[in-house]
Amino acid sequence: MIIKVDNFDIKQIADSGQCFRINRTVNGKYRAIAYGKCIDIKQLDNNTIDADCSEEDWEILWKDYFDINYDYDKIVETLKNGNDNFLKQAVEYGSGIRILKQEPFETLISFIISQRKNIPAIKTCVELLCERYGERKFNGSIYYNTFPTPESLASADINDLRELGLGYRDEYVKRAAIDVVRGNINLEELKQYDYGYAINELMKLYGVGIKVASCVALFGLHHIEAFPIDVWIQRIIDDYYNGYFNTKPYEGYAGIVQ
DNA sequence: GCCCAGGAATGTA
DNA sequence: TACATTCATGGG
Repeated sequence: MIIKVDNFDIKQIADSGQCFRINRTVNGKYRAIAYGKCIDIKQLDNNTIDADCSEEDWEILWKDYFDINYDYDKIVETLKNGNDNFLKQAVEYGSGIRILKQEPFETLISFIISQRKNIPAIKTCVELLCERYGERKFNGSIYYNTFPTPESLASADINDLRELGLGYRDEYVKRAAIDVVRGNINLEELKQYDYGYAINELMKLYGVGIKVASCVALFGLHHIEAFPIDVWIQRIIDDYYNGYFNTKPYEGYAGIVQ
C-alpha cells in the first residue's frame, strides 16, 4: 500500500544505528522485523513509501513503531533556524530519521550486546540470537525469525550463548533476561516513569551502564529526552563543543537531537 | 593477521 | 570521585 509520510527516510532510519533489524533486501527495499511481524518498505520519494503490509498492521503496529504521529518537521525547523551551525548540518545529514518505538526487551538485549562491537558485528549477533532462540515465521515465500522472548533467553545454556559470538556479554544477556522474567524489572512499566528513574532502574541490571541504559530509554521506552553519549557523540562533544554539550535548549526531545 | 569496536565491571588511589 | 585495567569476539 502507498502511504504518505513526513520526514521519513527508511534508508536513513535503517542506517541510523538505533536498530539492528532493518536491512536492505532487494530492489531498494528495506525489511523491518519487530513485534513478531515483518514489513517491506520501499521509498518512492521524500513523502511517499510503498509498504508491504496489511492496512490493519500499518494502523495498529507500524504507524506507532515509526512514530508517525510525532511532528519531526517542527524540530527540524527549530534546528535549522537555530544558532548551532553543527546541528544545522547534522539535521541535514540525518534528514528523515525518526526515533523508533522498539520492543523494550529487544532493545535492552541488543544494546547490551552492542558494547565494544561495531554495528555489523552487533547485527550478526542479534540475527544469530533470533535464529537460535526466536520463532521462525513464514510470510508467503519469505521467512524471518522473531526476537527471542525473555523466557527463552533466561533458560538458555550459557555455553550455547557463548557460541553465538556474544563473548563476555553472554552472562549479561542471560542475567538481564532472568531479571525480566522474575519481575525484578518491569520494562513496560518504565515507559510511564520519567527517563531519569528509568535509567536508574536499568542500570541496576548487571552489564548495563549509563550508555546502554540511555539507549534503551530512548529507543525502547521512547523517552525522547534521553541523550545517549557513545564514543562518537563524545568525540563530537570534544571536537566541536569544548567537551560539554548543553541539552537544556532541547529539553524534552534531546534524544532526537542526538 | 592486525586493530579495535555505539561499554561496563572491577580494582586502585 | 577519578582513572586504569580487563573482558571475548568478529568485521574491516
